[in-house]
Amino acid sequence: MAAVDRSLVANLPMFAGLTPTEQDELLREARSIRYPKGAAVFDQGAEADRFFLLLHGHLRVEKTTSQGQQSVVRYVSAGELFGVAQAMNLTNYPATAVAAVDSIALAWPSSSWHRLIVKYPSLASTALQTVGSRLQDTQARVMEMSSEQVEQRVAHALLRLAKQAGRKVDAGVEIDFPISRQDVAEMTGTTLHTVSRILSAWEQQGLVEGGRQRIVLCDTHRLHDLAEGEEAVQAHKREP
Amino acid sequence: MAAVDRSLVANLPMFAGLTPTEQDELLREARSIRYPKGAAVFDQGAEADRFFLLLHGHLRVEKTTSQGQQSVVRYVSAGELFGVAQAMNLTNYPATAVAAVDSIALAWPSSSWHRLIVKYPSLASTALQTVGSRLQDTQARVMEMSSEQVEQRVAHALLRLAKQAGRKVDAGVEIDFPISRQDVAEMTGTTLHTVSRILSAWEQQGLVEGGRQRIVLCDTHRLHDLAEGEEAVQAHKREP
DNA sequence: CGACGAAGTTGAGCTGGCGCAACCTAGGCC
DNA sequence: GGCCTAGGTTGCGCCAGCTCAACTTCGTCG
Repeated sequence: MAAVDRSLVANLPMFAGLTPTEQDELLREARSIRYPKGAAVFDQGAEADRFFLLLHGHLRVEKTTSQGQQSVVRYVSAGELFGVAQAMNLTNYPATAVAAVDSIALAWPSSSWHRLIVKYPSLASTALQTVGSRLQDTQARVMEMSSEQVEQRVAHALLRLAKQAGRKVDAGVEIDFPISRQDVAEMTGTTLHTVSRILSAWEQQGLVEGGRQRIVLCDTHRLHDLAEGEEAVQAHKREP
Repeated sequence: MAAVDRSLVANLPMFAGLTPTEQDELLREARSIRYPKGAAVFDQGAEADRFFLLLHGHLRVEKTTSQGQQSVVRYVSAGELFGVAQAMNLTNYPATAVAAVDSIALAWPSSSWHRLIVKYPSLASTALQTVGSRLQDTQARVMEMSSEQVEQRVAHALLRLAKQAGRKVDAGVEIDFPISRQDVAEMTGTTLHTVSRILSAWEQQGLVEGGRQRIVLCDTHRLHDLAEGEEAVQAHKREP
C-alpha cells in the first residue's frame, strides 16, 4: 500500500476544515487502489463495505433495472467522494462504478464511517453536500426528461459533461474520457440511433466534432441555446 | 408559540439516538407553525433561512423550470425532515413546498444547523439518510422515465404514493390527501389527459376507484404487475 | 496483413401518447 | 337554488422518436 502525501489531497472539499494532523490521520486509515480502464470499483448489489475518494481518472456509474434496462447515472471525476452508500444507511451499493479510464481511488472501510463523522463533523457536512448536489443534478434530470425534447436533453447532457470533465482543445472543449453514443443515450433516456442522428446533424452545422468514443463541443453558446429550447440553427422559421 | 411535547416526536428518526434532555434542548430552539391547505411553507428561490420537520399533514413539493414547466418533485409526510437546503450548501430553496392538507411543522433557523450537527452528530446522520433516500427515489424515477411506458410509470407512482401515504378503506388503499390528475401527470412526466385515460381504463377493470382529487387503489397486486411491465389485463396474449 | 468485433451511420415505417378541442360534472359561493 | 369554475373525460389527428435492418468504419489482435 502506497503512502499518500497530504499535499495531494489537502485542498479537496473532503479535507477542507481539517488540520494537517487530522488530514494525516484520515489518510492513514485509507488504502490507495489502482483501477485499470474497464475495471469495476464496485458492483450494483454488492455489500457496501467501503467508501471512496477518487484521486485520479474518471468513473462511469451505471445502474440496471430488474428488467435488464441499463442506464448511466453519472460520471465521477477526480476529487469527488463516492460509494458512500453506507452513510445513507444502505447495506449494498445501488449502482456499479466502472473506470472509464485508468483511475486511482482512496478507500476507507465503511465500518469506520460512523466513528469518523463523530470525530470530524466536517466530514458529515462534506458528504451531505456531495449527496445534496447529486440530488440536485438528478432532479434536474427528471425535470428535463419530463418537459424537454430529446435534442435539448442531449445538449444539456453534453454541456454538463463538458463543465465537469471538459478539456480545452483547438476545436473547442473535448470530453476528457471515452464516451460512446450508447453512453449518451443511456444518460438522456433515448437510443444510440437518435443520439447518432443528432450528433451527425450538429456536426454538419459545426456545433460539435465527433469521433469514435469522442465528442468535442465547438460552439457551446449555440448548444446552450438549443438546450434552452431555441429553434434549430439554419431553420428560417417565421410566424407572420 | 406553542411548546411541543417531547413525547410527540421522540420516536421519529430525527430524534433517535438523543437523550430526553437533548431532545428537549433541540425542541426549545424550534418554532411550531400551522400551514392551512394551499399555503406555501417556502417558495422556490427564496432564501433558505429555515429547515423543518413535518409534524402533521402532507406537503406537495413542486419545482418550476425557467421555461415555466412545473413538476411535482415529491410529497412530504409527517415525521420527515425537509427544507434542509442549507445543509447541502444551497442558499436558496430549490423548490416550493405547499400544504396539500392543513399541516403543522417545526422550524429551526438554518443558521443553527452547523452548531447543531457538531453538538448532535446523529442529526447529520439522519439528514444524510433523508437526503440519501430521496436520491434513491429520484434516481429510480429517472430510470423509470428512461425505460418505461407511461402506463407503467403511473402505476409505479400510485404504488409509491400508497406506500407513503396510503389509508386503508373498504375498497382498498386510498391516497390520504387530495391529488389531481394533473398532479399525477406532473409526477410521471406526462399530461393530465393521458393520466385520465389510464385511470378510466383501470377503473373499468376494477384496479382503482377514482373521484375528484381522489384515488383508491383496489388491486395493488395487479398494479404491481403492470408497473413491472406485465401485459394489460384481459389481453390474452400468447407467443407460440 | 487480414479478419473479426465493437462502434457508428443511415434509411424506412410504425406508433404511443401529445396537442387541441369540445364537452361533462361536482362543488363552492353568492 | 342557480351560477361559475376547477377538475375531469373523451375523440381525433399528427409527429417525434423508437424499432428494425442494412451497411460502413475503425481498432486491435492473432
